[in-house]
Amino acid sequence: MADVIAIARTTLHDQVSTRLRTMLIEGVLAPGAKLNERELSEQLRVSRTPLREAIKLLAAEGLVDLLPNRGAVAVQLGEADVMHTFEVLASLEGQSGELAAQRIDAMQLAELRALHYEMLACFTRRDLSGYYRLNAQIHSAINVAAANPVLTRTYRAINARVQSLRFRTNQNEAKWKLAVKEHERIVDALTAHDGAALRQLLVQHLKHKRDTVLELLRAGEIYPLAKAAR
Amino acid sequence: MADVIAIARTTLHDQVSTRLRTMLIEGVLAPGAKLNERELSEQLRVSRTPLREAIKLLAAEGLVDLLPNRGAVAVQLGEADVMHTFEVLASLEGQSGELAAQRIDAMQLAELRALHYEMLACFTRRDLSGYYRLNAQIHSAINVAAANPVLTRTYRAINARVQSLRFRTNQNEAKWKLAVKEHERIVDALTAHDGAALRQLLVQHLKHKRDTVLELLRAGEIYPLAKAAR
DNA sequence: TCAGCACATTTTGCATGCAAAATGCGATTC
DNA sequence: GAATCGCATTTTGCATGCAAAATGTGCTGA
Repeated sequence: MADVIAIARTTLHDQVSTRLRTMLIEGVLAPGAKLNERELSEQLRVSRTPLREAIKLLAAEGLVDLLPNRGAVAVQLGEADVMHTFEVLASLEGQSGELAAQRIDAMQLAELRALHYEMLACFTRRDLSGYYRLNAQIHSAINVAAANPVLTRTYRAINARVQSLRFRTNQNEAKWKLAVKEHERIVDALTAHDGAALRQLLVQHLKHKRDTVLELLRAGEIYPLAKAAR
Repeated sequence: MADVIAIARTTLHDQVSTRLRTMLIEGVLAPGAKLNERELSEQLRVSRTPLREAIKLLAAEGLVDLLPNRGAVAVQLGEADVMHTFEVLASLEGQSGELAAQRIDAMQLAELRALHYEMLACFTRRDLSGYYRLNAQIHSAINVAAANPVLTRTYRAINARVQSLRFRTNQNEAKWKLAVKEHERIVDALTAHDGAALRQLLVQHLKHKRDTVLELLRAGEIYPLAKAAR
C-alpha cells in the first residue's frame, strides 16, 4: 500500500522554485534585485506561468518581496531584519537542540561525531568551503535527530533568508577557532544528552554568527547601499 | 519620501489566498478535501491562474499538500503532526512571551489588561465565540509586544495549521476555567516583566491546548477517519 | 460475478494572449 | 536650462487554450 519509492516526478514550478532559491541564496540574484518575469522565464526556459507560481512560493518563504503591480524583489535585509531573523532562528535551533539531546540515538550520535571530526580536518587544513559544508551537515543532523519535521521545515525556511548573507562572511581566524570550540561543546552536550546545555550553546553559537553578519552589514561589505525602501 | 498611506490596492491572487485560508481554517474546506481548481475558480469568480498562485502560497504555508499532477489537498494532521506542530508553536510562543515581557510598554500593557477583562466578561457570560476572539487578540497583542515581525509571521503561519482543529474544540467547563486562570498568571508575568515565567506559562498553556486537540482527535470527533495517505 | 482493459471524460500543468498599470523618454513650456 | 506633461514601451496581472496525466465507465471474457 505504501509507495515503495516515490517516483521523482517533479513539476516545473517546483524545479523553478528550487532553482530560484539557490540563485537567491548564492547571490546570483542579489538582494534588492528586481525579478523580471520575461527575463527569468527566458533564462530558465519556461513560460511565465510556472515562474510566477514559483515566485509566489518564494514570497511565502520570505525570500522575495511582492510589490503589487510591480513584481517581485529579492529581499534586502536591514540590521533590524537580521536581528529579528536570528532571534527566531536562535529560538528554533535551541528547541531543536533540546529535542535532539533527548531523542538522539547511538547511531546518530556516532555519525554526528564522525562529521565533527571531518570538520576538524577541514579546519586543520583551513579548507573553508569544506568546513561550511560539514557545518551545515552537522546542524542538519541535529535537526534530524530532533525528529520534528515541522521544526525542520520551519528552520530551513527561516534560515534561507539569512543564508545569502552568511554565504559572504569570511570568518577571521579568531572567530573560526571560537566556532570550532563551540562545536566541541555542542557534541559534548549531545553525548551527555544535556538538553538545556545544548540549547544554551546553540543559542550562543547563533548569537556569534549574528554578530558576524551584523558587523559585515555595518561595514557595508554585503550591500553597497545600506537600506532599501521596504 | 515615505509613503504616507499605503493604498489598499490588492491583487487578485492575494484576495484569493486570504479567502482560501479562512475557508481552510473554518473547515469549509475540510481536512483531506481535494481542492478542485475549476470548482473553486467558479465559486470564487476568478480564473484558474490567480487561484493556482494562491494555492501555491498556501502550500508554502503548509495548509495544503501538493500532489504532482493530482492537485492540492487540505492538510489532514495526524497525531504526530499535531504533536510536532505544537512543539514548534510552544517554542515560538515561549520566545514571543520572553521578548514581550522585556519589551512591552505601559500602554500596550494597559491595552492587554483591558482585553483580559473583556475576556473575563465573556467567560462570565459563557460567551464562547467572544472568548475565542479575545483570546486570539490577547495572544496577538503579546506577539506585537514582542516587536519581532519575523516571529509574528512565522507564528501566524504555523498556528494556521492547527487553527482549523482548535476551531472545533468546545472547551468543557473545567478546562475553560483552567485556561482563564492561566491567562490571569500570564498577565501577571507580563506586568512583572518576568520573561522566564511568561515563557513557562505560555508553553504550559499551549501544552494544555495540545492535549485538548489530541483528545478530540483520538476520540475521532474531528475527522471521521483517523489518517489519510500522506 | 468479477477482474481486466480500452476508451471517454475530467483535471491538472503549462503556454500564450490581452488589458491595465508602470516605466521610460522626449518634447514642450516656463 | 529645468521641470512637467504626454505618449510609446515595457511589465505585470489575469484569462483562456491546449496537451498530458489521471480518473471514471462500460464492455469483454473467464
